[in-house]
Parts: sequence; structure tokens; C-alpha cells
Amino acid sequence: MSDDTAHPHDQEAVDLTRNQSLVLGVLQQTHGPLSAYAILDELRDHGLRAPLQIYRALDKLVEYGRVHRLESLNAFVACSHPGCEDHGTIAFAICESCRQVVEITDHRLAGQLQLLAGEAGLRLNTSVVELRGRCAQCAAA
Amino acid sequence: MSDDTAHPHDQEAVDLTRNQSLVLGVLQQTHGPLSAYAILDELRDHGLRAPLQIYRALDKLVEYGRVHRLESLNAFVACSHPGCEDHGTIAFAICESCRQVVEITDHRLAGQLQLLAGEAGLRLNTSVVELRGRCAQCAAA
DNA sequence: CAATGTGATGTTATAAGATTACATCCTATG
DNA sequence: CATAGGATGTAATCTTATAACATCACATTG
Ligand SMILES: [Zn+2]
Ligand SMILES: [Zn+2]
Ligand SMILES: [Zn+2]
Ligand SMILES: [Zn+2]
Repeated sequence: MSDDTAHPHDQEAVDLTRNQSLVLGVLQQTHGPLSAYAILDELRDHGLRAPLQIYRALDKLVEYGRVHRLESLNAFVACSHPGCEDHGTIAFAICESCRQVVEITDHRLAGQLQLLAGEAGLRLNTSVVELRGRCAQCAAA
Repeated sequence: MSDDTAHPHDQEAVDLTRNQSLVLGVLQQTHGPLSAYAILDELRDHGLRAPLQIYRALDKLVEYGRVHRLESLNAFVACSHPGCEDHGTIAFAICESCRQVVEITDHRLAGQLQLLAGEAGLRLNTSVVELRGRCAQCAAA
């Protein structure tokens, strides 16, 4: 491969396409979970019109580890520590009142889940851990 | 209340309505997760026609602890240990190949999740733990 | 350059999951 | 009987996600 084509974001893991950048940008600016359709609404000005354009971008972003899907919300959030490869096991703390989301990685939890999966006869692939409750601010109010 | 109307399932915690019994019956016979619409298809012969009839029954069954919702599948399973009140924290082991589901309760996990929630500033309400992978049978095949 | 392959995109339609709104029915209980 | 609450039936609608198909951009190769 010749090196005459510049790669402006080479320090990042993967070059994103235009649509992927737009979708990630919206999620990063929002600081919270958004549904695919909510993302679409934010991007109509930029020419995106169909849900599939959003879902395709989200699929790739999730694959690259830049975005996570929250199963219990049918929504997506930007990863809190981009560039971090250590996404073996992630948990999310979700405030049901203000929708704030905190991303957690914990190696003891990872081990615990591996153990439980093994006891259940499951060869673990991925795990979904979503903690739901009220954040400190909302609990105080 | 007069006792002229027999209640054949009085030993169970809560009397179920007709629709609730039908929905629970389908889930128990299936030995696996079903979507609300799949349940509906099984119950058209019994006169149920609208999704809402299923969702209302499911809401109550989940409230009573007789059924659990699997967030990552948008589906529902009958509880593996009916009558057990100890449903503080449940995890599910889900085979992505054959859709077999194993229900797990583990007090160490419960403590771990409480701890993580606290560290994230979350007053925990409910937790979603769904382990995804391949079961022993599918891994062998 | 032409031919070709691959991945991203655009567009429409449709499937799948869930809820809102409103009318009705049943059954205590006074 | 009157009536209030819970359960039900029905239609319409909303949200979330995917299928199918045509096209475009770009790199490889002959
Ligand atoms: Zn992350
Ligand atoms: Zn909050
Ligand atoms: Zn259970
Ligand atoms: Zn299996």
C-alpha cells in the first residue's frame, strides 16, 4: 500500500465514514442515551432521511466499540472511554428518573459472570448488565 | 366472600385471571422465551385477538414474579422456580444458538451489583443481567 | 483504460414490538 | 338497585428494526 493517501485520524482505531461520524457526533454531544430515531431527527438537516442509515452506522460503531447499545432502553450511548480496548465486560448504571448513564468496567464482575456462565453450562460470548435505579441527584431531589 | 366459587389454585400466591392463566400456560409449556406476538399466535384459538390482551397479562405476571422479561430478546419466559419469593437478583444464561434460557440466582452477584451501583452513585432498583453465548450442547455440536 | 469486486449509501416498503384511547363487562359492596 | 374498581375487548397508532433493491465510490487487476 502506498502512503500517499493521508489518514487524518490515524491515531484513532478506525476511520469513520461520514454517516458514522455524524451519528457518533450526535451521541457524544448528547451525553446520554438516544434511540435510533432520535438520532435520525437530529441529522435530518445533514441529509439523513431513513432509519436504516442510522442503524447501519450504529452497527459499525458498536462493532468498533465506540458506541454501546442499552438493551433495556432500546437506545445507544457513546462509549465513555474511547480508544480503550478493555471492553471485555461492561455494566451500565442507568437513572430511571433523569436517564443519566454511567459506564462501568470491573474485572471482578467479569470474573463473576464468567463463573456464573460456566456453572449454567454456557460458553460466554457477551454479557448485558444494566443497573437501574435513581442517581444521587435524583434521589436527593 | 362466599366460598361457592372454587379456586383450584389457591395454594399459589395469587389467583390468575383467565388471560393471565392462558399466557402463563403457553410460556410454561414452551420451555423457552417467546415474544408477546408469538404468545398471541398460540392463543388465537382461545379467543385472544389483540396484542394488548397479551401485554396486560404479561405485565401482571411479571409483577407477580411468575414471568420474567428478557430485555436483550424482547421476549418473556416463565419463572423457573414459581412460588419462590427470593427474586432479588436474577441473571439469565441465554444460548444464542438454540435459545435455551437458564435462570440464575446468586447472592454474591447481588452483592456485587449493589456495590457497583453504589460506586456509580446509583440507588439500585432493578438489575438486568443477561449472559449470552453457547450452551454445552450447542458448543459440542 | 476497461472490467471487476467490495463496501458504503440512498430509498421504499414492511415487519416486529409496544402503547393510547375508549367502550364494555363483571363483580363486590353499600 | 346503585355504583365503583378491576378486568376485558377492540381499533388505531406509535416506536423500533429489518428486508429488498438500486446506486455510488473506490481500489485492484488484466
Ligand atoms: Zn465503552
Ligand atoms: Zn437521575
Ligand atoms: Zn424467577
Ligand atoms: Zn444451545
